[in-house]
Amino acid sequence: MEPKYQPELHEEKIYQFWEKSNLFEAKVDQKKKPFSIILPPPNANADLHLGHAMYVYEDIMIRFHRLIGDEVLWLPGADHAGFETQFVFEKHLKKQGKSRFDFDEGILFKMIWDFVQENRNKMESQLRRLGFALDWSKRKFTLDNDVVKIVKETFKKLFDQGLAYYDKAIVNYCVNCGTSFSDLEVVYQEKKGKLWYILYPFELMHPEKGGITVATTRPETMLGDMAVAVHPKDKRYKNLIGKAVNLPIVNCGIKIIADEVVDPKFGTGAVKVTPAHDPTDWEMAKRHNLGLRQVIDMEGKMTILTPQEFQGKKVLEARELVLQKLKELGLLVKEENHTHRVGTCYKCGQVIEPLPMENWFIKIKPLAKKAKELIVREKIKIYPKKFKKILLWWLDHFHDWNISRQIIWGIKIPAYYCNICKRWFVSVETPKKCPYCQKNHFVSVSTTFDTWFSSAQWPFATLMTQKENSKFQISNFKKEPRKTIFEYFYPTTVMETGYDILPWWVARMIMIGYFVTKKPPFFNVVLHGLVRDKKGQKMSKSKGNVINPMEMIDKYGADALRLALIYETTLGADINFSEERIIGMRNFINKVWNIGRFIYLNREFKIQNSKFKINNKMSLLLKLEKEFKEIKRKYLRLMKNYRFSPALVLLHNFLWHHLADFYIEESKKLEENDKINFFTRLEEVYLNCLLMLHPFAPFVTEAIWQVFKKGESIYQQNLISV
RNA sequence: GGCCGGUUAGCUCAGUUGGCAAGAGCGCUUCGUUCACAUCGAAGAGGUCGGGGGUUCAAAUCCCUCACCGGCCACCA
Repeated sequence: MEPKYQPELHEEKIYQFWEKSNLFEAKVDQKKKPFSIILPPPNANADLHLGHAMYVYEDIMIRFHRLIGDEVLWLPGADHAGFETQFVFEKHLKKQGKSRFDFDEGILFKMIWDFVQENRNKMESQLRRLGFALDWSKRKFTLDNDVVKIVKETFKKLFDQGLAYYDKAIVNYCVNCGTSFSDLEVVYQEKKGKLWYILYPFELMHPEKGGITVATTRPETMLGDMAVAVHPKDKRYKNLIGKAVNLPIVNCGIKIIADEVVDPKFGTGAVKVTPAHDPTDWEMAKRHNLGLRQVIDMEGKMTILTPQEFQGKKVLEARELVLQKLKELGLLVKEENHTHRVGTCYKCGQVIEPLPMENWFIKIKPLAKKAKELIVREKIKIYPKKFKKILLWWLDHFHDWNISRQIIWGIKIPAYYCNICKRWFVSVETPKKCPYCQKNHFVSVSTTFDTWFSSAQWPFATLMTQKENSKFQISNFKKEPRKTIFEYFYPTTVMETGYDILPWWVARMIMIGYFVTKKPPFFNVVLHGLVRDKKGQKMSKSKGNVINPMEMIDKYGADALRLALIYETTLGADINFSEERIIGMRNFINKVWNIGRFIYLNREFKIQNSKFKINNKMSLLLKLEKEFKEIKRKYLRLMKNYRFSPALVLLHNFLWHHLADFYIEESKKLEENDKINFFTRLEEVYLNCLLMLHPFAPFVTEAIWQVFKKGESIYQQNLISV
């Protein structure tokens, strides 16, 4: 053993050894308890970042459960990450002075495919460098044919039960990215703006005869107004309800209506109603049969339904023009400063334009109801528990889920519209005829699924699509039912991921997972926090505070990085990360190595002096025995409750400050016979500590174990039986 | 406006059934080390555990309240 632990000499070799020996390959074994985790599939469009290194939590669980004798499965995969990837790829194109419009769809798809394959391989080798005990024989990709088929089948099932529907509605549309989004992709930002008060007169030529004044932050949308609304109990306007006013510039009459959603305290208490460009107004228009006039198009420009001078103008230009016109007409009553929240695209930051559009939606209410039951009745447990409340809140507040994306990278929505029957049908395979009229006059849609629609199916889709042959290990008791990988490992034991994707992913997996399999997709949800920089700021390229996990591994080894992410942290809380933390853990790992080295050197000495009296009652030995027993008991309890950080602190403290600083120092003072005696037991205690540490620091513990046990792997050991 | 966190040593943070004399990492001071490890050891400085009130034999830990910081969410145009 070298005097210093040098991770670069061991890590790659060890991982190759694990992988070559198929140690991570899970099998069906009826005699054992299954323990399964599906790795949240990283996006196959970029390198791993520190957030991905947090999956070390999963590796700890997997290796720990392997250690206590469970049959473990940790299944890796990659996400095609639809819109995200297309966005990244377009940036690449832009650097080359090109855009997506320079290629036809098929070629573009193929280009992105190749780009993703390359990234995927890179990403997977990075997962290996982190030491993750993933079963590579079962790896899946969200665009694997068999997965795609399942995704489409799920959609068909939703459609058949009336839970997927096609509808024209106001959706969040980014005119820059050219696609619609679900509510979750909209980021609201505080912006300083103006609130304009506009008079809608009774008589166009005689504003002095009065009218009704409305307040708005978006005057340009008045061109699409269909009514003015007031609160039904508002005394100021009660006698005006039902009367008509003139819509300036457009020069037409619109009605004053009464609706509960109007807040009498805001502005003038009268609100302009623009059904085509505001979701609240859209709903109001439905209630009052108002109809709509779309004045903004998909490119963010004014449509031909506006007066000619506005047509083709961008929204902000149109706004200025409208204000100018109103001023000329003497109808702009006043303007005041106003801070309000504006919806922006989570990716490009552009203001989201609410537009009426036809999209596919998932009806959430019935799905959410079932999901809630699973959580409330603790069929699914959430760790840490504060997220239970948050998850339930979400399940109560989801709107219907817009799953259409107007992009090419993804799974095509397998929906077809029959021009004869005038209705939609869904077909998993490419259809030859309409199922209703048996003719072939139908068209398909060119939109793809929201990538989360496929991720929502990941736990069951990955397991259902496993090749079953030769993976069985039939138990000795032949009467046991023969089970498939899916039956054996589903529902999975744990879903571990960052709390930031709770509504995007976790909630949807529960809803869709239960819908398809009638079982929860997992029994436990464990949520980790975000990795921030030393000062608690978000890591970002622009701030230059990003720590690259691979660089850290090069410098200090994977074990040090892993421990630094766990040591003295709180599950579910963000962690402030720094290189210093890794250095501290690198030192600890070297300490562990050197304790081993010391024991190993003394072992030679022991063998040379093999004649010694047995003395098991030495006080130092008894003290050690007692303390170790206590440590092991605490460790097991903590690990079973997902309390990994305290378990690691416990081991750290015991190994360094008790075993090394106290017991080893004391042992040096012993007489020779006692010394030999003591070291015999000390070695056993130490090896047990290595086992307990192994889930956290797999490489160094394996390296030492192989020295002590002449090439045997620590991964296959059983903690209880040692 | 709703909800959820946080406030403990100079810095970053642990401290879950309330109880041994308040901890760790990094930093700092002094000393030591041919004999496993300087990626080391020994000793030490440094904290009114945000303020106030309450429950208790006992509270950093439970309850109430206030202050400050942070996060997530919401159709007030």
